[in-house]
Amino acid sequence: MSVERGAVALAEFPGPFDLQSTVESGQSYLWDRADGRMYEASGAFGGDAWYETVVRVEGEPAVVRVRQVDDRLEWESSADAAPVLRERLRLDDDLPAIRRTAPDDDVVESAFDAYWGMRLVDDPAFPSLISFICSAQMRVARIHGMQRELERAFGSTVEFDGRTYHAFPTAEQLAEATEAELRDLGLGYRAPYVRDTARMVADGEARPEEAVGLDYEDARESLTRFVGVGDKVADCVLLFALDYLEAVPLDTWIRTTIEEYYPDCDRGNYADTSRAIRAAFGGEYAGYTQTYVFHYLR
DNA sequence: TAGATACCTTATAG
DNA sequence: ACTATAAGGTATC
Repeated sequence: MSVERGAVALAEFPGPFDLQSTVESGQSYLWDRADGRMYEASGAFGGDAWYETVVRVEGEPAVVRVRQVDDRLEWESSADAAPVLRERLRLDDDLPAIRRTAPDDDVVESAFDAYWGMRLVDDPAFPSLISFICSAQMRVARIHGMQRELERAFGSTVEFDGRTYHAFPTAEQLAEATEAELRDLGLGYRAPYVRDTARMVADGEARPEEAVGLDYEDARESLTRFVGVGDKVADCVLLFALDYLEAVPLDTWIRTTIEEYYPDCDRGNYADTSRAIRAAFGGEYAGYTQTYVFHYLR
Protein backbone atom coordinates (compact mmCIF):
# COMPACT_ATOMS: atom_id res chain seq x y z
CA MET A 1 0.00 0.00 0.00
CA SER A 2 1.37 3.39 -0.99
CA VAL A 3 2.19 6.16 1.43
CA GLU A 4 0.55 9.50 0.71
CA ARG A 5 2.00 12.60 2.32
CA GLY A 6 0.56 16.03 2.91
CA ALA A 7 0.44 18.98 5.24
CA VAL A 8 -2.25 21.04 6.90
CA ALA A 9 -1.52 24.76 7.21
CA LEU A 10 -2.64 25.68 10.70
CA ALA A 11 -2.90 29.38 9.86
CA GLU A 12 -6.17 28.55 8.10
CA PHE A 13 -7.81 27.73 11.42
CA PRO A 14 -8.81 30.03 14.29
CA GLY A 15 -6.31 30.31 17.15
CA PRO A 16 -3.20 28.31 17.99
CA PHE A 17 -2.81 24.55 17.97
CA ASP A 18 -0.61 22.23 20.03
CA LEU A 19 -0.56 18.60 18.90
CA GLN A 20 1.40 17.23 21.85
CA SER A 21 -0.91 18.71 24.49
CA THR A 22 -3.96 17.61 22.54
CA VAL A 23 -3.03 13.94 22.25
CA GLU A 24 -1.07 13.53 25.51
CA SER A 25 -3.56 15.18 27.89
CA GLY A 26 -5.61 12.12 28.79
CA GLN A 27 -8.57 12.90 26.52
CA SER A 28 -7.86 10.29 23.88
CA TYR A 29 -6.19 6.93 24.33
CA LEU A 30 -6.24 6.09 20.64
CA TRP A 31 -2.98 7.79 19.61
CA ASP A 32 0.52 6.45 20.10
CA ARG A 33 3.88 8.16 19.85
CA ALA A 34 6.11 6.59 17.22
CA ASP A 35 9.19 7.09 19.39
CA GLY A 36 7.53 5.23 22.27
CA ARG A 37 7.86 8.20 24.63
CA MET A 38 4.17 8.92 25.24
CA TYR A 39 3.64 10.84 28.53
CA GLU A 40 7.37 10.75 29.32
CA ALA A 41 8.30 14.37 28.94
CA SER A 42 5.24 16.53 28.58
CA GLY A 43 6.29 19.87 27.19
CA ALA A 44 9.98 19.34 27.79
CA PHE A 45 10.86 17.97 24.35
CA GLY A 46 9.35 16.00 21.54
CA GLY A 47 7.27 18.89 20.26
CA ASP A 48 7.74 17.56 16.74
CA ALA A 49 7.22 13.88 17.56
CA TRP A 50 5.23 11.66 15.20
CA TYR A 51 1.90 10.35 16.47
CA GLU A 52 0.01 7.45 14.92
CA THR A 53 -3.49 6.04 15.05
CA VAL A 54 -5.76 3.86 12.95
CA VAL A 55 -8.88 5.57 11.66
CA ARG A 56 -11.72 4.44 9.45
CA VAL A 57 -12.24 6.15 6.12
CA GLU A 58 -15.48 4.98 4.52
CA GLY A 59 -15.39 1.81 6.58
CA GLU A 60 -11.83 0.94 5.63
CA PRO A 61 -9.07 1.12 8.25
CA ALA A 62 -6.26 3.56 7.45
CA VAL A 63 -3.17 4.41 9.44
CA VAL A 64 -2.62 8.12 10.04
CA ARG A 65 0.77 9.42 11.12
CA VAL A 66 1.09 13.09 12.00
CA ARG A 67 3.53 15.55 13.50
CA GLN A 68 3.55 19.27 14.12
CA VAL A 69 6.37 21.36 12.70
CA ASP A 70 5.77 25.00 13.57
CA ASP A 71 2.56 26.03 11.83
CA ARG A 72 2.20 22.87 9.77
CA LEU A 73 0.66 19.51 10.49
CA GLU A 74 2.61 17.02 8.38
CA TRP A 75 0.91 13.71 7.78
CA GLU A 76 1.50 10.33 6.16
CA SER A 77 -1.30 7.90 5.46
CA SER A 78 -2.74 5.46 2.96
CA ALA A 79 -5.54 7.96 2.27
CA ASP A 80 -6.14 11.71 2.45
CA ALA A 81 -5.73 12.36 6.17
CA ALA A 82 -6.49 16.09 6.18
CA PRO A 83 -10.28 15.83 6.72
CA VAL A 84 -9.80 13.27 9.49
CA LEU A 85 -7.25 15.41 11.30
CA ARG A 86 -9.45 18.47 10.99
CA GLU A 87 -12.36 16.65 12.61
CA ARG A 88 -10.58 14.53 15.20
CA LEU A 89 -8.37 17.36 16.46
CA ARG A 90 -11.14 19.95 16.35
CA LEU A 91 -9.12 22.38 14.25
CA ASP A 92 -12.21 24.45 13.47
CA ASP A 93 -12.88 25.32 17.12
CA ASP A 94 -12.43 29.04 17.72
CA LEU A 95 -10.09 28.68 20.68
CA PRO A 96 -9.72 32.40 21.50
CA ALA A 97 -13.51 32.82 21.49
CA ILE A 98 -13.92 29.74 23.67
CA ARG A 99 -11.36 31.04 26.14
CA ARG A 100 -13.27 34.28 26.47
CA THR A 101 -16.22 32.33 27.91
CA ALA A 102 -14.04 30.94 30.73
CA PRO A 103 -13.66 32.63 34.13
CA ASP A 104 -10.50 34.72 34.46
CA ASP A 105 -9.34 33.52 37.86
CA ASP A 106 -5.77 32.40 38.60
CA VAL A 107 -6.12 28.62 38.13
CA VAL A 108 -7.98 28.84 34.87
CA GLU A 109 -5.70 31.55 33.45
CA SER A 110 -2.58 29.58 34.41
CA ALA A 111 -4.00 26.41 32.86
CA PHE A 112 -4.85 28.12 29.56
CA ASP A 113 -1.44 29.83 29.49
CA ALA A 114 0.45 26.61 30.20
CA TYR A 115 -1.06 24.58 27.34
CA TRP A 116 -2.44 27.27 25.04
CA GLY A 117 -3.23 25.61 21.73
CA MET A 118 -4.55 22.36 23.21
CA ARG A 119 -7.81 21.32 21.57
CA LEU A 120 -10.48 18.93 22.71
CA VAL A 121 -10.48 15.73 20.66
CA ASP A 122 -13.41 14.27 18.77
CA ASP A 123 -12.94 10.52 19.06
CA PRO A 124 -15.17 7.70 17.76
CA ALA A 125 -17.73 6.81 20.41
CA PHE A 126 -17.18 3.11 21.06
CA PRO A 127 -13.38 3.28 21.52
CA SER A 128 -13.81 6.33 23.75
CA LEU A 129 -16.44 4.49 25.81
CA ILE A 130 -14.19 1.48 26.33
CA SER A 131 -11.16 3.65 27.12
CA PHE A 132 -12.96 5.53 29.86
CA ILE A 133 -14.49 2.37 31.32
CA CYS A 134 -10.87 1.26 31.68
CA SER A 135 -9.92 4.60 33.23
CA ALA A 136 -11.51 3.89 36.64
CA GLN A 137 -8.83 4.21 39.35
CA MET A 138 -6.07 4.13 36.76
CA ARG A 139 -3.21 6.40 35.79
CA VAL A 140 -3.20 7.95 32.36
CA ALA A 141 -0.15 6.03 31.13
CA ARG A 142 -1.67 2.69 32.15
CA ILE A 143 -5.03 3.45 30.56
CA HIS A 144 -3.13 4.13 27.37
CA GLY A 145 -1.22 0.88 27.70
CA MET A 146 -4.43 -1.07 28.21
CA GLN A 147 -5.92 0.26 24.98
CA ARG A 148 -2.77 -0.78 23.08
CA GLU A 149 -3.17 -4.26 24.61
CA LEU A 150 -6.83 -4.44 23.58
CA GLU A 151 -5.90 -3.45 20.03
CA ARG A 152 -3.11 -5.97 19.80
CA ALA A 153 -5.21 -8.81 21.21
CA PHE A 154 -8.56 -8.18 19.48
CA GLY A 155 -8.22 -5.51 16.78
CA SER A 156 -7.89 -6.04 13.03
CA THR A 157 -4.42 -5.69 11.59
CA VAL A 158 -3.55 -3.01 9.05
CA GLU A 159 -0.39 -2.99 6.94
CA PHE A 160 1.16 0.39 6.32
CA ASP A 161 4.62 1.58 5.32
CA GLY A 162 6.11 -1.88 5.88
CA ARG A 163 4.68 -2.32 9.37
CA THR A 164 1.69 -3.98 10.97
CA TYR A 165 -0.72 -1.80 12.96
CA HIS A 166 -3.82 -2.75 14.94
CA ALA A 167 -7.15 -0.96 14.77
CA PHE A 168 -9.18 -0.53 17.93
CA PRO A 169 -11.41 -3.61 18.22
CA THR A 170 -15.02 -3.32 17.13
CA ALA A 171 -17.80 -4.12 19.59
CA GLU A 172 -18.23 -7.47 17.84
CA GLN A 173 -14.54 -8.30 18.22
CA LEU A 174 -14.46 -7.23 21.87
CA ALA A 175 -17.68 -9.08 22.67
CA GLU A 176 -15.85 -12.32 21.85
CA ALA A 177 -13.28 -11.70 24.60
CA THR A 178 -13.61 -13.73 27.78
CA GLU A 179 -13.28 -12.13 31.20
CA ALA A 180 -10.14 -14.19 31.81
CA GLU A 181 -8.52 -12.95 28.60
CA LEU A 182 -9.26 -9.36 29.56
CA ARG A 183 -7.92 -9.86 33.06
CA ASP A 184 -4.75 -11.30 31.58
CA LEU A 185 -4.30 -7.97 29.80
CA GLY A 186 -4.28 -6.26 33.19
CA LEU A 187 -7.80 -4.84 33.18
CA GLY A 188 -8.62 -6.18 36.65
CA TYR A 189 -12.21 -5.66 37.79
CA ARG A 190 -12.88 -3.61 34.63
CA ALA A 191 -12.73 -6.83 32.56
CA PRO A 192 -16.42 -7.78 32.92
CA TYR A 193 -17.44 -4.13 32.41
CA VAL A 194 -15.65 -4.03 29.06
CA ARG A 195 -16.97 -7.40 27.95
CA ASP A 196 -20.56 -6.68 28.97
CA THR A 197 -20.60 -3.23 27.41
CA ALA A 198 -19.13 -4.63 24.18
CA ARG A 199 -21.84 -7.29 24.19
CA MET A 200 -24.58 -4.70 24.66
CA VAL A 201 -23.34 -2.85 21.58
CA ALA A 202 -22.67 -5.98 19.52
CA ASP A 203 -26.13 -7.37 20.36
CA GLY A 204 -27.79 -4.14 19.28
CA GLU A 205 -29.14 -3.54 22.78
CA ALA A 206 -27.68 -0.03 22.93
CA ARG A 207 -25.21 2.20 21.12
CA PRO A 208 -23.35 5.17 22.65
CA GLU A 209 -24.32 7.34 19.66
CA GLU A 210 -27.95 7.13 20.74
CA ALA A 211 -27.17 9.84 23.28
CA VAL A 212 -26.56 12.39 20.52
CA GLY A 213 -29.42 14.82 20.19
CA LEU A 214 -30.68 14.43 23.74
CA ASP A 215 -30.46 17.27 26.24
CA TYR A 216 -27.12 17.13 28.02
CA GLU A 217 -28.31 15.58 31.29
CA ASP A 218 -30.49 13.06 29.47
CA ALA A 219 -27.53 12.15 27.27
CA ARG A 220 -25.43 11.52 30.37
CA GLU A 221 -28.17 9.35 31.83
CA SER A 222 -28.42 7.44 28.56
CA LEU A 223 -24.75 6.48 28.63
CA THR A 224 -24.93 5.14 32.19
CA ARG A 225 -26.92 2.19 30.82
CA PHE A 226 -23.59 0.64 29.87
CA VAL A 227 -21.87 -1.55 32.42
CA GLY A 228 -19.02 0.23 34.16
CA VAL A 229 -20.30 3.65 33.14
CA GLY A 230 -21.31 6.08 35.87
CA ASP A 231 -21.72 9.85 35.67
CA LYS A 232 -18.01 10.61 35.36
CA VAL A 233 -17.22 8.18 32.55
CA ALA A 234 -20.43 9.25 30.78
CA ASP A 235 -19.25 12.87 30.92
CA CYS A 236 -15.89 11.91 29.41
CA VAL A 237 -17.55 10.21 26.45
CA LEU A 238 -19.94 13.11 25.96
CA LEU A 239 -17.06 15.59 25.97
CA PHE A 240 -14.39 13.71 24.04
CA ALA A 241 -16.54 11.82 21.52
CA LEU A 242 -20.12 13.07 21.33
CA ASP A 243 -19.65 16.83 20.97
CA TYR A 244 -21.12 17.89 24.32
CA LEU A 245 -18.57 20.61 25.08
CA GLU A 246 -20.42 21.68 28.23
CA ALA A 247 -19.73 18.33 29.94
CA VAL A 248 -17.41 18.61 32.95
CA PRO A 249 -16.24 15.18 34.16
CA LEU A 250 -16.01 15.34 37.96
CA ASP A 251 -12.83 13.35 38.56
CA THR A 252 -10.54 13.41 41.56
CA TRP A 253 -8.52 16.36 40.20
CA ILE A 254 -11.51 18.54 39.48
CA ARG A 255 -13.07 17.65 42.82
CA THR A 256 -9.90 18.81 44.53
CA THR A 257 -9.97 22.00 42.47
CA ILE A 258 -13.58 22.59 43.47
CA GLU A 259 -12.72 22.13 47.15
CA GLU A 260 -9.86 24.60 46.95
CA TYR A 261 -11.04 27.24 44.51
CA TYR A 262 -14.79 26.84 44.01
CA PRO A 263 -16.11 25.60 47.39
CA ASP A 264 -19.54 27.08 46.66
CA CYS A 265 -19.89 24.64 43.76
CA ASP A 266 -19.68 21.58 46.00
CA ARG A 267 -23.33 20.61 46.34
CA GLY A 268 -22.74 17.18 47.83
CA ASN A 269 -23.87 15.13 44.83
CA TYR A 270 -22.73 14.70 41.23
CA ALA A 271 -25.70 16.21 39.39
CA ASP A 272 -25.92 19.42 41.43
CA THR A 273 -22.15 19.93 41.70
CA SER A 274 -21.96 19.37 37.96
CA ARG A 275 -24.52 22.10 37.30
CA ALA A 276 -22.71 24.53 39.57
CA ILE A 277 -19.22 23.99 38.15
CA ARG A 278 -20.52 24.06 34.58
CA ALA A 279 -21.98 27.49 35.32
CA ALA A 280 -18.73 28.60 36.98
CA PHE A 281 -16.73 27.41 33.97
CA GLY A 282 -18.82 29.46 31.58
CA GLY A 283 -21.55 27.05 30.48
CA GLU A 284 -21.48 26.16 26.80
CA TYR A 285 -17.74 25.37 26.63
CA ALA A 286 -17.20 24.45 30.28
CA GLY A 287 -15.61 21.15 29.23
CA TYR A 288 -12.79 23.01 27.50
CA THR A 289 -11.93 24.78 30.74
CA GLN A 290 -12.17 21.50 32.66
CA THR A 291 -9.73 19.83 30.28
CA TYR A 292 -7.18 22.63 30.56
CA VAL A 293 -7.42 22.61 34.36
CA PHE A 294 -7.17 18.81 34.49
CA HIS A 295 -4.06 18.73 32.32
CA TYR A 296 -2.50 21.62 34.20
CA LEU A 297 -3.01 20.17 37.69
CA ARG A 298 -2.35 16.52 36.88
C1' DT B 1 -32.31 7.99 48.72
C1' DA B 2 -27.77 8.87 50.83
C1' DG B 3 -23.64 6.50 52.59
C1' DA B 4 -20.19 2.77 53.07
C1' DT B 5 -17.44 -0.85 50.97
C1' DA B 6 -15.35 -4.12 47.76
C1' DC B 7 -12.97 -4.34 43.67
C1' DC B 8 -7.87 -5.76 40.12
C1' DT B 9 -3.39 -4.27 39.24
C1' DT B 10 0.65 -1.56 39.23
C1' DA B 11 3.67 2.34 40.00
C1' DT B 12 5.42 5.22 43.42
C1' DA B 13 6.54 6.85 47.99
C1' DG B 14 8.14 6.04 52.44
C1' DA C 1 13.60 -5.03 50.11
C1' DC C 2 9.00 -4.41 51.80
C1' DT C 3 4.54 -2.32 52.76
C1' DA C 4 1.20 1.28 52.23
C1' DT C 5 -1.10 4.16 49.20
C1' DA C 6 -3.46 5.91 45.32
C1' DA C 7 -4.61 5.96 40.50
C1' DG C 8 -9.42 10.59 35.33
C1' DG C 9 -14.92 5.28 39.66
C1' DT C 10 -18.66 1.95 39.56
C1' DA C 11 -21.74 -1.54 41.36
C1' DT C 12 -23.80 -3.26 45.16
C1' DC C 13 -25.74 -3.45 49.54
